[in-house]
This record gives sequence, C-alpha cells and structure tokens, in this order.
Amino acid sequence: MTARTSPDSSRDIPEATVARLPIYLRALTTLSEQGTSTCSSEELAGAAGVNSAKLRKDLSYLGSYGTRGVGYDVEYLRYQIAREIGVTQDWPVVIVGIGNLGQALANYSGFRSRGFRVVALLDADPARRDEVVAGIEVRPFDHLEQIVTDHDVAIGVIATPAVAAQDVADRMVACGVTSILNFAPIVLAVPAQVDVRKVDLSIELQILAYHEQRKAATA
Amino acid sequence: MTARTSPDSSRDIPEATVARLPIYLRALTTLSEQGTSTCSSEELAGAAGVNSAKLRKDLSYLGSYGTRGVGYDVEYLRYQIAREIGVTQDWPVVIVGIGNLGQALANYSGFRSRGFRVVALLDADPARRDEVVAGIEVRPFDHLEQIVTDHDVAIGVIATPAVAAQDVADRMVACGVTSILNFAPIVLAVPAQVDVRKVDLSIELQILAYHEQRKAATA
DNA sequence: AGGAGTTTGTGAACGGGAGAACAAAACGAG
DNA sequence: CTCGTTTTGTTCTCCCGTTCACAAACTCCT
Ligand SMILES: NC(=O)c1ccc[n+]([C@@H]2O[C@H](COP(=O)([O-])OP(=O)(O)OC[C@H]3O[C@@H](n4cnc5c(N)ncnc54)[C@H](O)[C@@H]3O)[C@@H](O)[C@H]2O)c1
Ligand SMILES: NC(=O)c1ccc[n+]([C@@H]2O[C@H](COP(=O)([O-])OP(=O)(O)OC[C@H]3O[C@@H](n4cnc5c(N)ncnc54)[C@H](O)[C@@H]3O)[C@@H](O)[C@H]2O)c1
Repeated sequence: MTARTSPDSSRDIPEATVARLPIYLRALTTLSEQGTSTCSSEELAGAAGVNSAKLRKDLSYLGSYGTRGVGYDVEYLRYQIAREIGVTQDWPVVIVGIGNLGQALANYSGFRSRGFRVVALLDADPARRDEVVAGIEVRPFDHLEQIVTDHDVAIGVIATPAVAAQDVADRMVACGVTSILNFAPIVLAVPAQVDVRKVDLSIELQILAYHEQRKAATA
Repeated sequence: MTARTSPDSSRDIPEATVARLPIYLRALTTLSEQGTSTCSSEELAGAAGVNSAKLRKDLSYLGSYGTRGVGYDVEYLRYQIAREIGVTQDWPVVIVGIGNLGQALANYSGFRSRGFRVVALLDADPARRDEVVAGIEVRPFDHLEQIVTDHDVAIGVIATPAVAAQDVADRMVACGVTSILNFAPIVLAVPAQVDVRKVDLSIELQILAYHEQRKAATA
C-alpha cells in the first residue's frame, strides 16, 4: 500500500457531507459483515443510495483513501470515517423524558453499537422513579447536574412533552451540555455554541402528505 | 379584506420550502392558541426559528396571503398552509413493526391531531397478535393487502428491524402504498414514483458527535 | 516492459436556496 | 386628501451543493 494523503483534520467538512458520512459508515459495516474486503465508489454509492461522484467528492474531504483502478479497502475506509466522525470514542448520553418515546430510545441497541452510551434516564414524574428501563434505573430530573458533571456528558436527548422541552434544554445548557437531540415539536432557543438537531416525525409525515396530494392531483 | 392572489396550485413549491411549511403551521397553531389574531413575518419567523426574508419568500410560493403594513391573519394563513400541505384532509396510515418504536409511534398523539389516522398496526410475530396498543389491535402482517385496499392507505410507516424493512417496503409498494416513512437504518429500494423519507436517530447522534469532536479539538 | 482497462480524485459548469435590500402597498394621523 | 410609517412581496447577488467529465494513477495481461 502506498502512502495515503491524510490532510490536517482542521479543514472543515461541508455540512451536507457530514450528514452522509454515517450512511457510508453503515454501508461499509454491512459490506464488511458480508466479507467484502474491497469496493468501488460505484458499489458503495449504490449501497448508500447516492451518486458515485458525490461519494468520491465526499470522501476526498477526508483524504485520499482509495486506490485508482482498484477502489477502497472496506476496513480501512470504515475506520477512517469512524475516526473523522468521532465514533471511535465513547460518547456518554443522557435521555430526559422516559415516556413512550424515551423508553423506545433507551431500548434502542443502535446507540451502543455506535459508541453512544446511555449513562442516565431522567424523568420529572415521581411515579416513574425506580422504574428500570433497558437495565437502567430512572432517576429524578434534578440529578441532571450531578450526572452531567460526573460522566462529562456532552450530548443530551430530549423526549419530554413540548411544554417542558425549553426548560430541560436550559438546564442542560447551564450544566455544560453542548449538543442536544430534540424530539419535542418545538423550536429550542439555545446559545450559539450549542448544537441542536431535531427529529420531528409529524413534519416528515406532512412532507409525505404534500407529495401524496400532488400525485393525486395529477393522476 | 381585499382579494388575495391565490395562484393555481400546480406550481411546484421548492422542496426546502415544503420542509418548512409544517414548522410554520405549528408556530401558527401555537400563536392561535395564545389568542393572537395577526402576526408579522418577523414574529412568525422568530417562532419558527428562521430568517424573516426566508419566511416571506416561502409564503409567497403559496400566494399573497398577507397585508402590507399589517402582517398575516393567523387563522387564515394557518388554513392556507394546511390546505397546501394536505393536512385538511384525513390520511389513513399503517404502522408495520410494533416493537419498542412502533408502540411509541402508535401512542403518539401528534399523529391524529395533524390529520393522520392509524388504521392498523401490523407485526409478523405471532406472540404480538391480539395485543392492543393505543386502543388498536395488533394484526398479522399478512393482512397488509386487505387493509391497504379497504382503507385506501397511501402512507406506510416501517418500524421493523433493518433486515425485514426491504421486504415490508416491497409488499407495501406492491399493494399500492406510494409514500413510506422508514425508521429502519437501511436504504430502501423503491420505484421512482414512491416517496421514501427516513428517520435515523443514530445518524443524528453521529452528526452531533462530529461537531462535538471539533469543539473539543479547538478548545 | 508496454499497453489496455479500470477507477479514483478533482476541476468546472450548473442549479437551487439563503439573505440583503428595496419598491409597492396598506394604514393611520392630521 | 396627503404624508409618514409599517410591512409585505420580490429582485438581485452570493454561496453551497450536485453532477459531469476527464486526467492521473494503478492493475493486469501479454
Ligand atoms: N411517541 C412518539 O412516537 C413521538 C414521536 C414524535 C415526537 N414525539 C414527541 O416526543 C415527546 C415525548 O413523547 P412521548 O410519547 O414519549 O410522551 P410521554 O408523555 O409518553 O412521555 C413524556 C415523559 O416526559 C416526562 N416529563 C414531563 N415533563 C418533564 C420534565 N420537565 N423533565 C423531565 N421529564 C419530564 C413525563 O413524566 C413523561 O414520562 C413529545 O414531545 C412528543 O411530541 C413523540
Ligand atoms: N427503538 C428506537 O428508539 C429506535 C430508534 C431509531 C431507529 N430504530 C429502528 O427502528 C426499528 C424498530 O426498532 P425497535 O426498537 O422497535 O425494534 P423491536 O425489535 O422492538 O421491534 C421490531 C418489531 O418488528 C416486528 N417484525 C420483525 N419482522 C417483521 C416483518 N417482516 N413484518 C412485520 N413485523 C416484523 C417484530 O416482531 C418486532 O415486534 C429498527 O430497525 C431500529 O433500528 C429504533
């Protein structure tokens, strides 16, 4: 193997590319499990559902990890992407709001397998105390500060009703959480240095409904 | 009130705009509940977390529903957006895979309140049969065709493990479903006329991790 | 060793979306 | 009625992302 260009990691990768890297990572994991050791950009792009030129350009932001005329080494590329995203390290996570959705999240195995470790489940409802979900005890929301400090938690997940979400976010930010994944259907206000990503199921359905309506209109 | 331009609805609205309309709709609903009858683009943009120029441009694709010097009538605009998206009508939905996540989805009230009606819960596991989740009986996956036909279902939700998702999607497409919301971490292959949207929690977390890592590096 | 075949990495063209800026329109005060 | 104020609707410019297309680089076969 010849020397690969692995440029300084301070370049910033375009946001659209960052959003696709986890998809490539998943596709590579699947290929690896199937025993494939090498793949072309065409194959990988197919598995990831994107254009092969886009894939190559995305990967070129990380460095030059392929071999012309051959393709990419699956394991090697997988490691490089994992390292770039940061999933080679362990990320402690707290989940707040252990209702229907919070319980499903706590039970989700896809967390752990990608380097995310649920260190605590928090809920404001006293009735939920001492319940054990997915092998983890549900603790009072007031323990937030303690837990975040003790485990050096940077990422928080909010699965409370919308009315409580801003309060929860404020408390998280106050005690040092800098990334929030929000499931509540509300726009959170946070300081600029805090990242928020939202998942809103009903928005997704409404987008589908819009297109569905268009199809029906032209049919 | 003067005549509003309400252009032919065959124009196509940019995808980025379509994705924001549900957010505006939610913000308007909140304003309405608070008793606000009129709002400016600045206020609404604030509530939706977007730039006001962007909001105005988005709304201009629907028509000219505001009044210069005054702003927008909350109820009127809300209805116009709802109609444009298609949530003034009733959308029957089936959910397949009633595990952790499927149960949470079935229990989610945000569905119903936005015009989506869960007509059936399907699961392949015989042990799940006759269970009742959220007041709806869990039925065998084989009933899919019957249900889709009977209720004229256009939208399907997949919450099965990844290995089963493609099969489920194929069956859905075969019996007439044309929009799929996929929670399984896999890229679905479907005919061009079928819309698929995916929700992948672990991708969202990985994106947060990437930025978190960058923050840590520069700190 | 050389040529044919393959596949990467990237320059360049293109398209769409974001935001600034402003003219047009509505309203209210006098 | 007229002027000043407010706020929309839209134009214009810039930037980011996508895609095409191809030279460079590598392998394999003869
Ligand atoms: N269930 C779904 O499939 C689904 C889908 C999309 C979005 N959501 C959103 O996710 C959120 C949670 O949904 P759910 O169905 O799990 O609701 P839920 O009512 O079942 O659970 C909410 C939990 O949050 C807890 N809680 C309330 N206030 C709190 C606070 N201040 N601090 C800590 N915990 C608090 C409650 O005790 C409860 O256990 C909601 O905002 C909902 O709109 C849910
Ligand atoms: N739980 C979460 O929070 C979460 C988050 C993100 C993504 N996901 C994804 O959502 C999916 C479901 O997750 P889960 O935690 O609910 O899993 P789960 O194992 O609890 O539930 C899966 C259900 O699907 C059913 N099923 C399996 N094969 C089927 C088939 N061919 N037809 C119909 N039903 C079938 C199973 O009987 C089971 O009830 C998985 O793909 C998971 O990766 C889950």
